[in-house]
Amino acid sequence: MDSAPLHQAIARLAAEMTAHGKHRDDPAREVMGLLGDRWSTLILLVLETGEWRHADLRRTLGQLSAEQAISQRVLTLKLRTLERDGFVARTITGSVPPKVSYRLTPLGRDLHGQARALIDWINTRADNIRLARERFDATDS
Amino acid sequence: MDSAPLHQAIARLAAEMTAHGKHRDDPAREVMGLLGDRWSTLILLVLETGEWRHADLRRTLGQLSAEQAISQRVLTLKLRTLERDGFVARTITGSVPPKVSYRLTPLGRDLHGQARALIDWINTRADNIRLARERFDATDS
DNA sequence: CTGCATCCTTTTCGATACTG
DNA sequence: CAGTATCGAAAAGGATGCAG
Repeated sequence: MDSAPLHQAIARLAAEMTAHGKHRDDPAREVMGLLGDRWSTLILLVLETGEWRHADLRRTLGQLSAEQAISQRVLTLKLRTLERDGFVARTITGSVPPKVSYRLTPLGRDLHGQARALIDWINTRADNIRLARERFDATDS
Repeated sequence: MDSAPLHQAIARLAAEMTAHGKHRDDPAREVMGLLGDRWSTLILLVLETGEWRHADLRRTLGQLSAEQAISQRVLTLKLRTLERDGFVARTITGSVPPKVSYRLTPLGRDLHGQARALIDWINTRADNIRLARERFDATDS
């Protein structure tokens, strides 16, 4: 009884999925995972303002974050991932001491704009969401 | 030398941040984290097609995923989170055996549409991203 | 200054068994 | 069938020390 519309829905979804993703190295899944982590969107926000060196970027992220600062290790990891996907460009100009600058690529600026649209949508619904949470937490405790 | 434009950028960013988020229970960060996890966007995609029971939803997610199926435990957790934020509605109609149905709320449908836009943007750039990765992985190996 | 290696903690997820 | 509890594996993140 339930299986007829159910199978139809599955078939439709399966077709839609196999159209792009579903197979190994799915950029959509991975980039969404990146944007969903603790720091990447904030990194994009800061890099949007220009070129930054590792240490300055780290300090600024710490000031912008409500929680504790990003560790040096994780900042390097996140920047590497963003660079690998083509969202961030890294340039080395000195060597002792090293001077390394990070900036957004055009693709990175575009990504930031797209992500921003979603984040802004969420922010304008933030009160809705908070209210829903209070209702949920109060209902069956 | 660097600090003048640097401070200016920081001030601008700090103002922008404290305008909404930055403080505890930031829905934007949390919802982005949700969308970035392994299953939530896929759950939204399936629920977009109508009303689903827990077991059917679980089976379908397994078929749509390239990797292994979602565990029962995690599906319950994800659905609870989505319900708590007001994106998913849960209705119980039976009790022995229980019959529980999940569907999107209007807010949930809207969220799915917004997230979809970002995912589609990424998908249309998937080849760009893959190419950037190959270049990066080849360069200094 | 930047990056890496190492170690440790926290979080997330999967497997299994059990209850109503 | 839906949900929970418990356990263990894996991943993400943080702290520290060291090298170029």
